[in-house]
Amino acid sequence: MSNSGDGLEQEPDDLPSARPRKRATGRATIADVARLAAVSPMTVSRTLKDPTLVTQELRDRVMAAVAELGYVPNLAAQTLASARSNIIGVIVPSISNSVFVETLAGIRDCVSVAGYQVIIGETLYSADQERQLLSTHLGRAIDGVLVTGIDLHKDVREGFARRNTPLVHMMDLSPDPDALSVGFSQFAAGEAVGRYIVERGYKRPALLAAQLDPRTMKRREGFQHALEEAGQSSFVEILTPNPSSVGLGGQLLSRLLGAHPDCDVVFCGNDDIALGALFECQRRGIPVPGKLAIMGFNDLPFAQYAVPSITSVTTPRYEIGFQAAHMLLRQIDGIAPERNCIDLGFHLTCRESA
Amino acid sequence: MSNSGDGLEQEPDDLPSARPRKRATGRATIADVARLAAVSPMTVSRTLKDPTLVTQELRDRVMAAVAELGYVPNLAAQTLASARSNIIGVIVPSISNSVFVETLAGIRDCVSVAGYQVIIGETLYSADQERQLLSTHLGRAIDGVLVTGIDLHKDVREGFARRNTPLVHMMDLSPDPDALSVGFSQFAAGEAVGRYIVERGYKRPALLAAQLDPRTMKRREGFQHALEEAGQSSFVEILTPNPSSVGLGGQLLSRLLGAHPDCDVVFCGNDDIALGALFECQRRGIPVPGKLAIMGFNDLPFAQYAVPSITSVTTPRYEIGFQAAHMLLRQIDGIAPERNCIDLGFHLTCRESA
DNA sequence: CCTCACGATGATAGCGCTATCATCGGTGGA
DNA sequence: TCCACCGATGATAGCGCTATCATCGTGAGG
Repeated sequence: MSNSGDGLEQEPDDLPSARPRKRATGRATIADVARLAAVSPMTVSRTLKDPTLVTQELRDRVMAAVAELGYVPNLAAQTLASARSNIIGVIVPSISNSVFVETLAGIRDCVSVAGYQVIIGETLYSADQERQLLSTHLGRAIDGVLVTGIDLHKDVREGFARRNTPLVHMMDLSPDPDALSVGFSQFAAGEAVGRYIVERGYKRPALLAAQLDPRTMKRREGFQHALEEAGQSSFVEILTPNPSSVGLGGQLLSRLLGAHPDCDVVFCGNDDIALGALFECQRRGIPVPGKLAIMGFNDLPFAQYAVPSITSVTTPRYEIGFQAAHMLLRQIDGIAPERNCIDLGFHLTCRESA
Repeated sequence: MSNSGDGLEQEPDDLPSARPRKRATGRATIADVARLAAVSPMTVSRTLKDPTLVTQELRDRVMAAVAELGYVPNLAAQTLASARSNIIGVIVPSISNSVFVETLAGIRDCVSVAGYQVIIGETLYSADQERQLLSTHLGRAIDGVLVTGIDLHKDVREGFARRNTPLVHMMDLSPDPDALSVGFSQFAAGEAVGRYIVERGYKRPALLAAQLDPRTMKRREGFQHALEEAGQSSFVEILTPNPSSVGLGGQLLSRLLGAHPDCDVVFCGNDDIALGALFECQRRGIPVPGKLAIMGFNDLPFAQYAVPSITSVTTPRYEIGFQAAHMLLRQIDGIAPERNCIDLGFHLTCRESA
């Protein structure tokens, strides 16, 4: 027979004319382990999944064989056979936005102990992109999804529901009682800033915001609402859909000062904008907060170290990621959550800049 | 014939007592599409993979059926059957380090057009973690890996080579002629900073560095080498393995000033440290660069906006990601690269702080 | 002693897809 | 006219794993 040496199998020495094994990857399979340990493949599978199902003796033999062969389970095969991928998808607007970094850390810390892997998808703040990502995720047969924000097209949500793929929203609280969400009220956070500004006696507030995602806009609404409630109905605002950055913060502040040089406080949509605004003030010699107060949002790590330190709204980003992931995993395991909506709150951290 | 109904090959609705179909996911499969389009599953597969293999007529029927059923291919099955996962793994020390954000963007932009997905693994600067991640990746049958840094245990590299899984190193240039790498010389970059300091006539330089990964240490060596070459053999350094951050930059600077208040320039291992150092100087009223000059590394977006703007080494992070991914994809397709090592260089961007 | 429940293990049959080869009408050169 | 040849399509057989059921002692209960 001409087909010798094709399958590189040394042990199985009977049947010299063994079938040619059409396609083999060359890596050790569960069958190889089983053969070496002289047990059935099922016993190997059980040993690896739940050792208590197997007697000590067989377990030891299997583990030895696994070690000897350097066996690594083929996850695609596991997924196909068990209809569980042990992958969860995470949709964030942008990983370059430091805000999500801690959320991702929380997610990772929660799911990694449970043996799950994470696939991150970036929407770059585009709803279309988000749609497409979620569709790809369905192809991967992921076990669940964490989505930033609560503004998901209803049909997409229903698509997941129909397929029984759990989905948890992060960062904001969903008004839909059926939706699972972990976060804090973006509206209330904006409101808190507005109230603070009123309390402190600032008279001519301004709002600078970039990357106008739904959460930013909700904070804006809350901000507006608080001012109106205090009878201070008007405020200046400069908005741009561009992605936020320190540089952009400087530009926005310049535009603001050009149009309204008499502002006495700016609420910046996030800390990057706030830092950029602060730098611009320094460059122009404008005293902060003496002449112009600055407030940020999220309380990124640098906010407390800036000079002056930046007053900002501290958000539980790590905790949101962790709890959302936790809720998702429980949902995957079919455990209903106690509450569908977990509010982790926020608090305004008062520092030197306002 | 007693064996009817074996392959469930009729309309799904007759035979109320159809066999129970042991485990079904409920989602449309390629067989469903084939049935609806009245073609064989293979034709569906071909239509989706390479439409030119199929006549216009069948193609249309298949596409119509796909649309009607909302068919989404099961990637686990594809992976298992074809031994190709269309996933590449990326190993970075930490996604919270903004340095890697742009590299990831470059990678994503390169691979997404080719239909690949990315799985990100974080080593958190631990070699053990890195090892384990790479092993998991093998389990996923990924098609290739991008690894940050060139300091990979030889046996891990060989493991990949044995399995024919391409691997490309990023951010530094490998001395090993067989290894593929895209980046710049970390040593040379450190050297450039050292030379600049000498040229500018600074006399008492210091080095502040955190998170002492191999690349940081190579920059340090280059820095040292440049100073020695200029006969200025000694410099003060404060090193810590802690993860770098703006806050840490301030702390390190405080420690430096406590021990060596007469330093005239600090080279910070990265821009976060530099920014923290700058803030600390502002807090203490130390003129920068008048009394103390500050240099950073990487030229993160904020560096040019700080006041004073921060002199830093600009590194082609996006381009490194893009090119490394490109090289990896070609390698996956079996195309040998022209050069195994691509040096994308760096340049020192001189600003106000030094 | 025999049944029966039960825990440990094995045998069997897919999961949904694609590699591979077989089949089947044309085509064109000998 | 015949046949090697080719392009389009289908049939078959896995990829490596696990769900499910069968089997086989074993010890409790009758």
